[in-house]
Amino acid sequence: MDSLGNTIKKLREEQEQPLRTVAAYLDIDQAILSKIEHGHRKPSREQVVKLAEYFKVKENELVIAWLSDKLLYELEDEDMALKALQLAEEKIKFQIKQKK
Amino acid sequence: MDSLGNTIKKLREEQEQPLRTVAAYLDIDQAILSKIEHGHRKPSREQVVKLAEYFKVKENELVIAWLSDKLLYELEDEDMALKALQLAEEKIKFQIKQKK
DNA sequence: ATAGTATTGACAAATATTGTCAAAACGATT
DNA sequence: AATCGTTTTGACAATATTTGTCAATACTAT
Repeated sequence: MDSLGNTIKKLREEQEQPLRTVAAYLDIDQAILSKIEHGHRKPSREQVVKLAEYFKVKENELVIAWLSDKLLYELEDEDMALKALQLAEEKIKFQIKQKK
Repeated sequence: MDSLGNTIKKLREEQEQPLRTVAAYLDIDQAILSKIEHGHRKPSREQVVKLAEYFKVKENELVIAWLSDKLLYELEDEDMALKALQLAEEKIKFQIKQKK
């Protein structure tokens, strides 16, 4: 159960790339990438897409991980987090049903 | 399946209060409350708590509705929304398990 | 038509986000 | 233990977003 930052760090280490290189690919300072890996900064969607591209992993999987991380971030340490997620899920399902 | 704004509007109308009065209670301009009701602005947690207090409804229910709305807002129209929610749910459950 | 209420948009102030830079900390090698 | 490459951290500036006010406009009922 990894955070997105963790996943990115693992990928980078597996592929034996320094922060510098990957950060250059994303066109940001390595400091930010370091912070992203540690969860001190949130990457943008574009950055996540680029990372998937760079590491040659499925874009969708990384984007989903990114989205879910954003959600957790929003929920902070609310103890109603789980209920909120479940309600949101119902609402989304409802929306989808309406649309089609 | 009401949005939070809708819920608030209904409560306000049931209790026959003008925007002005409720907004004053929240200490904001009525314009904002109007926008909140229409989903053009997101209320703060504090405002939601005050609204629950004002309308005499369960604080938790309103806060959960507010949180779930925030989540939907984050997800915008991502078509991976549902998967992201489900992953977030797993992560939260995992977190809770770790904690206790 | 008027009065009370609601909605909207332009704007300013406050706050948060996103990045750069430079210094410090870490790790492996020699 | 000195050095080199890498990572982590914090202070800072630029930018973007959020949050509210205000005033004009629209709506509703009498």
